[in-house]
This record gives sequence, C-alpha cells and structure tokens, in this order.
Amino acid sequence: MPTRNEPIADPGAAPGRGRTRASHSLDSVLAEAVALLDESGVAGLTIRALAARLGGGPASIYWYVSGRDELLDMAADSVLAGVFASVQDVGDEDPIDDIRAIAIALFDAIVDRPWLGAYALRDTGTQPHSLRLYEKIGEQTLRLPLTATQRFNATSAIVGFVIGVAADMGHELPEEVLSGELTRQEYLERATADWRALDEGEFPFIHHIVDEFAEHTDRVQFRAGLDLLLAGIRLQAGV
Amino acid sequence: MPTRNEPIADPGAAPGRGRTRASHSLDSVLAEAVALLDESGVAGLTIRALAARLGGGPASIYWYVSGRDELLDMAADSVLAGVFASVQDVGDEDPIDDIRAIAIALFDAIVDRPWLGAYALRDTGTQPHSLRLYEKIGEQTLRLPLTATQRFNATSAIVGFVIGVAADMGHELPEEVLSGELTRQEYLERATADWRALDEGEFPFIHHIVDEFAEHTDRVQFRAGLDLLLAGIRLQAGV
DNA sequence: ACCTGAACACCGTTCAAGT
DNA sequence: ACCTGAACACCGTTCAAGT
Repeated sequence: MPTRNEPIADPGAAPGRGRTRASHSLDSVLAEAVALLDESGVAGLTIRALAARLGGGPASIYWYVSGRDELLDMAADSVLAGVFASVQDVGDEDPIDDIRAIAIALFDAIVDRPWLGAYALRDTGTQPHSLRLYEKIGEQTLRLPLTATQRFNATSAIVGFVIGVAADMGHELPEEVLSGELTRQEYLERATADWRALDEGEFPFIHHIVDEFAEHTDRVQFRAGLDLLLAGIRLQAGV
Repeated sequence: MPTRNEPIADPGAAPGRGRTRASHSLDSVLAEAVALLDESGVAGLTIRALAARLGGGPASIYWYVSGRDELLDMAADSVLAGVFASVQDVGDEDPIDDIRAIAIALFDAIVDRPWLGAYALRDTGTQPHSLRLYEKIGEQTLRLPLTATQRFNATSAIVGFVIGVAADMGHELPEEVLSGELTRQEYLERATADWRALDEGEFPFIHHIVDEFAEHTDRVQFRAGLDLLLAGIRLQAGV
C-alpha cells in the first residue's frame, strides 16, 4: 500500500553494483511476475517463486507490493499499458468502428494471456491503464448522439462483454490443453463427442449447433457477438 | 473423479446412527461449501474449514470430490440447479423476451452470490446445470429465424455478457465493502470523488459520466446493456 | 532505502490404517 | 464404503535485524 504511488521507472538505470545482495525494481518485479504468469498461470505466480526468479528472498517482494493480490492487479495493469499504447491513435473513424477496434485489441490481449481475464479492468482506482482504456472506449461514445446515461451503460456493456467472453474462453480450456498434454483440436473433438452423446430430445439446441461448435474459433465468435452489441448501440444512437 | 457420477441424493435418508464417526454426503458437502462461500468468499472455502464444519477431518472431503477445484465447480453448479428450476417454465412468450428473463435470473443469482461469477458456466462437461442453462437460452434462439451459426454466436454472446458483467460487478466492490467495513454508498462516494479529482482534459469521458456513476445500480445497468445486445439479435433476426 | 533470515500460521493433498 | 491420523510439501505474510 505505501508503495502504490511509487515512481514506476527504475531510479538508478543500472542494477546496483554490489553482487552479494539482490536488488530489484518495481519494473523488474512486474516483468518477472508477468513472465511467471505466462508460463504457469495464476497458480504458478507465488511470492516465493517470483523472489527466487529475482534472486532474492520472499520478503523482498513486499517492499514493492503490499501483497499477492496487489501484485496480480499491477501485473495485469502493466500488460494493459501495452494494449492502451496500441490503440492510442484510434478515434478518427466511425465511432462504432473505433469501439470495435479497441475491444478487439483488448480481447486479443486476453486470448494471448488467459490469466488477464480475471485481473484486467478490475479496479480503476488501482489500475491506471484500466482506467485509461475505459476512458478511451467511453470517449468514442462521446461522438455519438446519446445521453450521458446511455454512454455510461454502453461503455460498461462493452467492457463487460469483452472481459466476460474472454474469461469464458480462458477457462474453457482445461489444464490438459494448457499444459500441452492435449491439443485444442483434440479437446474440441472430445467435447463435441460428449455433446453428440446427449439425448437429442432433451438437448435440441446443443445438437443443433454441435457442428458449428466443432469448427468455431474464439476470435470469430467474439467478433460476431461484439457486432450484435454494437448493432444495438448503433440503433440506439440512430447513426 | 471416480465420484463424479455418484448419485446426488442421500442414499440412507438419516445420517448414520453411530455418533463417534463423522458421516457426510455429497449433498451436505456441497451445501456447507455454498454456505461457507456465501459467508466468506472463495478464499474462505478451505478443505479444512469445510471438514471442520461437517465435523470430520480434511481427508474425508476427498471421498466426495477430487479436489478443491472440483468442489468449487460442483458447488457453483448446485446453485445453478435452483436458477435452472426457476426458469424452467420460460419459453412461451416472445423469444427475445424469454432470453431476457433467463439472463436476468442468472445475473441476479450472481449478484446475490458474487463468488458464482468466477465458477458458473465454466465447464459444461462437469457442470450439468450450466449445460442445461446454456441449452435453455439456446432453445429460445431456435424460435428465431437465424442460421445455426447465428444462434450459436448469439447464445454464447448472451452467456458471456451475463457472466462478464456480473463478474465485473462482483469484484468491483473491494473487501472493505464485503466485510461490512464500508457501505456500498460510501464506497461509491469515495470512488466518485477519485474520479472527479482526475484531470478533465485527460479524462473527458469519466467527467461526463461521473454523475451517472454515482447514482447507478448494477441491476439497472446490466439490463440496459442486455437490451443493447438483444436489440442487435432482434435486428439480425428481423423480428 | 532496501534486503535477509527465520519464523508463524496456515494451506491442499496423500495414504496407510481403521471401522 | 467411508472416515481417521498423521504426515508431506508447500503457501503468504511478518518482523527484527542487517547493510
């Protein structure tokens, strides 16, 4: 908590010359945390594993971060910094198209890093880049003829949709797939077989869409849903 | 894992007559797990706390459940059984209105139990009631003039939206609120003050909607977003 | 200012043994 | 079939002490 507003940049450019004592920085702590999350997921990010990676003891982490929860929040937000940077120039086209572009950038980032789904855009108070991304999406609605309430609701709907669908897809894949024990293809085939085995009278819808399920890709399905939501916003704005 | 398909009902109606040895059932394990989750959240559900509540040792839980993850999945699904039951008769009105009714029932259940957000509708293979709820929503799209792909995408979008927005709202409230240390009202005021303190040139959207934020309610905002998505589906179906 | 050492109070999970 | 006892191998977090 006391370090929350600490400068993010490394104060001394080079890591201290002494070699017996370990020395980190907020940047390196977060960078290694992200690396650990990418490699082994949320469960893999332990304070002890992180400290070992940085060459120090567990207690050293607590100088930079108030605890594991804040670490997770900050690690997620540090990734969102990149997403925000990548959409900084968006805002000159059709407002709805621009919202789509931002939403897709955010979604793609979460697909690449499934652990992000649970920690991105959680707390705009602690996560400055989450706030900026929320702001950025909202700014596009400012260019639509809507009321303030409609803009607020539309923006929250977009964010909720992105996070929700992405999170859903993140843990749609069980551990066997993430650990490389099973390919996505094999997993889909197994799930498809399960669905086909269901009683057709009891599960008419499942049977109706099982072929689509077998061949679907997350990105395409996400875009399709996003376009439905955007169509609703466009209709409301009358543009 | 071996117990996954065990009958859910208590085999012997009365809990064994012997009083020195603890004796549970899958039902009681899940019921106490839900109670624990309601009282103290996901972090509060430990195998040891659950076992103590049931009057036995930690190892006894493993006869009913393969581990903590499966316990969480099954506890969530056991709550969804009630949600499914409550919407069983839905399906005679306008299809879009029926989808709305189911989505709202699901959302309300997650608002009541924030921990549900992270575990509901996660794995239709392990969670039978998640599957039935997904099927139920999908069945309404069967009554709309859409292609199978469109129905699949629309249904997944609805589910993703509900889960996403609900999950978002679930952890929007920090621990101080959940622990009763702070009221929701006070929290909203604090967050609102933070937002007003932001630079207006840099955060025009935040300033534009801060008054709406201060007075918003989760349920109303969810319905507004849901209606945008439903409007998009209606437009696609042309009904 | 920033890190070490060492401890505290927990965890989930396993497994032989009991009933 | 279902539970106990006891252990294993971890956790996050704290804090006095060092540099």
